Amino acid sequence: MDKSLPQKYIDQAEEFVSSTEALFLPNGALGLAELFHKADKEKKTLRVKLGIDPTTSDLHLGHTVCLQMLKKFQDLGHKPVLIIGGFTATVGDPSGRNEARPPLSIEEVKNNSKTYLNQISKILDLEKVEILNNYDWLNDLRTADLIKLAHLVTINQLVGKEAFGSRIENGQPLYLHEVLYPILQGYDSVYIKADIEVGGIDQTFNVLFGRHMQKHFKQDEQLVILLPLLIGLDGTKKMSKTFNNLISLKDSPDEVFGKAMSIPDELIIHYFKLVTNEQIKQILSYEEDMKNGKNPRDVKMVLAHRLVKQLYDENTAIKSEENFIKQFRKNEIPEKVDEYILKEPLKIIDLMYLSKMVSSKAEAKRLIQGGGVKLRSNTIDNPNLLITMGDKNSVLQIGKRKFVKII
RNA sequence: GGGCGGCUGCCCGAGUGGCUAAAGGGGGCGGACUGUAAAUCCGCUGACGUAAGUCUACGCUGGUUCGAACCCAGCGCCGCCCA
Repeated sequence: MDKSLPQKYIDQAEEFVSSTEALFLPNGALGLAELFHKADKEKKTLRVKLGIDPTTSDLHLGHTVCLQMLKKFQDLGHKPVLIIGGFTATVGDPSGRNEARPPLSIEEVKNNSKTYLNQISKILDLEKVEILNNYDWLNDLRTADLIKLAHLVTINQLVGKEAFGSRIENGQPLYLHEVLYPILQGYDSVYIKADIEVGGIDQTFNVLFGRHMQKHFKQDEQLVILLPLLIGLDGTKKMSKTFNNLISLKDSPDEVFGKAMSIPDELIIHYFKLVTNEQIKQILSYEEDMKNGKNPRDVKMVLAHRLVKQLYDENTAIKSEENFIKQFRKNEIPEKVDEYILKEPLKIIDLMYLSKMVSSKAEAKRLIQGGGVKLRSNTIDNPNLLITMGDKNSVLQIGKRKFVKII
């Protein structure tokens, strides 16, 4: 170990490593400590790169894992550099995929980028973030230059990648453009002179490749921080839209709180580490508490509270917590529920359908037959029950969490 | 270009002329129990209709048949083998 490295930097780096489950390459915490030391000595701020391909219109908690990491750096006074993959998204990142990702149009990218930044501002102070679009430099890359850069990768390396290798083995198509992707992403690191790049573990190859490219361009190689993928609400698969196991950044405070409460106990610490900026000391004490018999539910309440606070604010978090206790522990009807204006007497299944609580009348009927529908807290068993004007101001409940007030 | 095999509901997968809205599993939803946890148990899982029933659905198009997911032909996509 470098004896001249002050303990302060080591401690700082340790906090990063232990509180996030992240992988730091090369040299783990020590590598980061050295970088901190160097930055201080040279009085420069570290440029911390995160590339985002705006492939969907809304973000979920899984996307915030890397953002939280950037925030930690931002809080220390370093510079997050956000790269919107305006160009790369139109290529399609093949990482972690067993089939080619459909490329996006420029239009889609533009629209998505807007909503992304909006949502990212919930986590990061955008005033202190450098935001770039790789369209601006990649679009002008000349063919000759690209070919030259292609000298830096071998097909052998790429085939070593899990997804590529298995696709070749299974005879599934692997397109040339997918192979080019890492070059583009690596070139971004060169272009912005990144000191650090943050990415998901599924980005390992791409992110490490950035180091390779920087070396070629005689730059200092970026430190690489690889974060685990956030497990979704179901406790098994990674959080993603396709598995419908996510907390969206657009979810209402009550939804965020409720969904957080529904995660399996085993995920509590995982969530604390990945999507809150809680100190490691605190996290470990939660873990200890649970081992000593504390009801995991109560720790989960703290987590849920934290998440709402991060995405909204403290007062909103307090309110959500109260609402949650009322609704689920005391079985009260929430204060704010959707309303449906009753203009004429309707059969209950029609009402459920028209108020969009269910997607078909058949579904409404099934729910009633299954005993999942209540009117004024009484279970309904007749799908043809007529709701009349006299039922105004009553609340109709479906399952545990869907309510509509008839007005 | 040739030979063979596949394509079924959200996913996997059985079905090879009527008993098939299509077995079984997974997932999802609802209920019981709980802590909106896990485990367990029960029910539901195409749409419309009070119902009888009607419509839509087994890659696509057309045909045979009283009747087709199932048989025939053409097309498309995927796989395997040969050139």
